[in-house]
Amino acid sequence: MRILSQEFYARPARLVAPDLLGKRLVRNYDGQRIAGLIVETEAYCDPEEPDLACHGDRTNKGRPTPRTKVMFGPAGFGYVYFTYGMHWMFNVVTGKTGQANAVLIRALEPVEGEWLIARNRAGRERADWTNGPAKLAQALAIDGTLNEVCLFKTEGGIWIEDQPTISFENISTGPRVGLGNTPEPWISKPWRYWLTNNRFVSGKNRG
DNA sequence: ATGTTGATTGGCT
DNA sequence: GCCAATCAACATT
Repeated sequence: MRILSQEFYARPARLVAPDLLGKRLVRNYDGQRIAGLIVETEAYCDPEEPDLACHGDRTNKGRPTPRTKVMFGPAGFGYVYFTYGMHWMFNVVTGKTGQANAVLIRALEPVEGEWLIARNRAGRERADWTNGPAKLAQALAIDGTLNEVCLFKTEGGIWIEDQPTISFENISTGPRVGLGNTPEPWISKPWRYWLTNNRFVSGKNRG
């Protein structure tokens, strides 16, 4: 078992996002492990070109705000934010310090601590436990207390473990989800990555 | 100080 | 397919 290092994260989001597919997101939940294999991600803010869909670019003229400041910090930390009045989103900060680079974790395939996930997602079918960004946050008991958590050590209670690399042939790409008001060209950028035909990818996008 | 929006989900039609 | 839920951050005044 090897925990992904800070160096792994300290690359552009568009490289880290596909590389995270297949990796194991682990949560220490009262001493018990809850874990899932990452099956869907989205990249926000390529350092090579601005990304108007990225929280770091779309507010405050691209300068940090209390919510987004962690995105501008060093790679390998969690960016957790609250939206729609009820949902938490879990991102990993990537890229260079000073750049608002991050990858949204959108879906997991449950592999450890499934009885705990079942409890956190009470009443839902296994297929609906972690097939969406807010769903996996609830499944792993992720909330705002994990904002700015260090992901390359275990002390913060959440980290990502290395797994065999996924061949590019098994990775699909497409536009990101839920961008609403974001202008072109960003709304159409194919910066979402998922494991082709995986049952736990969000929505209907599995092809 | 007030208004708008949102990197979603789940329930209903 | 459509829409309400629910509120913090952000934009505007």
